Amino acid sequence: MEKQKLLVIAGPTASGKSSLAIRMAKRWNGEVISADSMQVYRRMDIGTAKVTPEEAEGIPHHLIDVLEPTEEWNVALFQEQAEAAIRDIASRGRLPILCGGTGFYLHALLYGTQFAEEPEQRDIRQELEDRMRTEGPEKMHEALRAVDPEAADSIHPHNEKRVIRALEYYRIHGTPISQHNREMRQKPSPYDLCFLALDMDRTVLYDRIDRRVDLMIEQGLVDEVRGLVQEGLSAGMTAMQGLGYKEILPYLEGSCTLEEAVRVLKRDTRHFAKRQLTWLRAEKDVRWIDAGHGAEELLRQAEEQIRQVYGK
RNA sequence: GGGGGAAUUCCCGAGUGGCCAAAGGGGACAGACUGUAAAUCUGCUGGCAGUGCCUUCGGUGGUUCGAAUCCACCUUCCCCCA
Repeated sequence: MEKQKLLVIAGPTASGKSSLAIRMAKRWNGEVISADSMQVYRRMDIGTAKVTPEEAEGIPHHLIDVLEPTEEWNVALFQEQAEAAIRDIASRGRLPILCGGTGFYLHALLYGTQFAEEPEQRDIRQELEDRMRTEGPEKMHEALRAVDPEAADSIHPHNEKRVIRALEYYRIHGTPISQHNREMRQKPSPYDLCFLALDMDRTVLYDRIDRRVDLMIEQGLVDEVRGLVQEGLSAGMTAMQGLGYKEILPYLEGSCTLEEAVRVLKRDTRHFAKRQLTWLRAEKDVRWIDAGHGAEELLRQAEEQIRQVYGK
């Protein structure tokens, strides 16, 4: 059976992915699936730079606004729902276009990383987090080494989240996560991929980020965050870890000025963009496109790449 | 006009005779990443080179075996008294 065609548009934040995806969808009869860990949340519109209905120009977008900000979300859920969306779009004879900047999500979907059934085991996670607090990171890292030396070697002792996850994985499955990871790595994609990634001169990108943040403030980001706080959302919740939310929160609490919050938001967003690029650079099938020369040139390059991959 | 203080590597800022290419933070750059991922974490940041050498702490001279650190003068900035 022929592999399912899948057009992927990745790249750092503010590089112009969303509008390119929409143009591609119109051009190639497609629908967009968002690969973004924050746009899934409703009422988080400005800070996550969601496309507005006007901008979407009638192109359906999947996996946006599917959750309340209080709900849990993770890669496995994303993968499951994105796969369903791909089947759905394909069944209607249209081209699925995956668009987003969450490298981890992108990879899991594109290469079919298998996430074993994992029933809710809140108590294990809780216990591990407690131990992390009482016994300290070194002790926990040693504990990991005892059951999974390979994971211990690759996870820095300071990286508490990943140490906990590796330990949790072992507790749930009885096998080392490192072994599972090794098996998952280098799997070929089950899709007929055209994996495009946008990049541009770093200073130009950073400038675009700064302008986008200023625009978010103008559009009412502060009120958006205030509204979420009034709903009962607080720092520490997954949704509140999103850029734009975690930086505005301190301002609303009165612990910094708006100017300072904006400065930090811009900085954090630049750091994020860099991490996105780092992730993408490690992806083998990426076809880079220089997005620094305007929308028309970007479109032209993207079409050229698509023709190269899929033919006419 | 008089008195006092300060100038440090991209930035802020420690350093007051050798252990200083110079703490720490920021930024920049690079990287990792498999169920919180817009999260979490790591490395690196004068140049050249194998434990070495070279250039650097406002400038110029000096003291000293040895100076970012002491002295003199100069330049700039800040504060106080006029």
